[in-house]
Amino acid sequence: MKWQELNSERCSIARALYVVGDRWTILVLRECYRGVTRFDKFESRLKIPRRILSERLKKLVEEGLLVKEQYQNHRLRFDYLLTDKGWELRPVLLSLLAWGDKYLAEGEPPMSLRHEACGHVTVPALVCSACGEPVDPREIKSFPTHKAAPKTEAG
Amino acid sequence: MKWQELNSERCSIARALYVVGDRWTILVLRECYRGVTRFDKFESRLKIPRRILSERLKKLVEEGLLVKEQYQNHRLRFDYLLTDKGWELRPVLLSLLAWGDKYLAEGEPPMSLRHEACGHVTVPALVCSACGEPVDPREIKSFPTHKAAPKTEAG
DNA sequence: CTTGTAAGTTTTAAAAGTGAACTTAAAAGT
DNA sequence: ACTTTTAAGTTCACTTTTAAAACTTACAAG
Repeated sequence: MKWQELNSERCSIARALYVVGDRWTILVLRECYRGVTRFDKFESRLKIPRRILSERLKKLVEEGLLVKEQYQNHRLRFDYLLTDKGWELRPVLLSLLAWGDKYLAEGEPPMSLRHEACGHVTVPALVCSACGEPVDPREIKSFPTHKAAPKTEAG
Repeated sequence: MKWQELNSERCSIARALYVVGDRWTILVLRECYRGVTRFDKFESRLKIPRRILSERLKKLVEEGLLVKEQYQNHRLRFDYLLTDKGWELRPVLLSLLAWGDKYLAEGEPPMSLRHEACGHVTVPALVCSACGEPVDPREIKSFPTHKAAPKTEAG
């Protein structure tokens, strides 16, 4: 399977991977969430080859996660700004962070999160939209949308 | 930056990407969550090159997300089974699924999720561990763990 | 003793990534 | 007026990774 083909799969995970399924793209988004908006800042913080950075930013703009805005109209300088679509991918990174903090960090994780709305340090976690209870990953079953009787199929 | 180096970064996102930061690994995990446990099943469902599958399974075992168990002791046949560490990565895939369903699906998503604990169809979402409210991705700020005064730094 | 199946490994070609040097365009220094 | 600097890329030569197909090993059944 070629990577182009991912984009035409039915599964939303496969389609999402077509857009953000490589490491550099995720790291670029991480920097976006940290407030980075400019080419040279991405470059110096990530030590990413310029060609790769250029490609990834272009793709993120094409896919609508970022918009490119000239911020001084007499100079060729640009801001890459998150759209709603870009912001809404953040739960993926937050989940990845929580997992990494739990299983991969040596000692205490270097960064903590605060929920600005309530002012407290937070570790966001998934809850069920129906019952509001925390989700145990073993207790989620996926099934074809239009068939009442689910097998052991997938999300 | 080489990919090996990701593993020695402080950031848990970078470290997590070292383990699961490529598309095939995510797709292999997707199949695990769907109940797939055997080499040939992964192969036929994903149309993944055998060498890549072999490598990815090996890495997932090394990193402790899967365990390899011989299930007939007189034949060389194996089950790849999720560990807790593997199961707990599922929120990442569930978040990716939710995002893909919202922004990339054509019409209705092909798969739905049910929360076995409550019996209802569900779209898991992040809530704040402190206040219990749904998390707006723009309202999470990250800051260095041991410094009281956070800048615009990052999760 | 040939065929089938599970779980790989090897091989070769194509694609993607890397690092350094080059480009463009305007602005600021001397 | 010229040189340097900064931002944002692009181009080029080289290395690594991936893809698709063929080959291997181990055992079992017919």
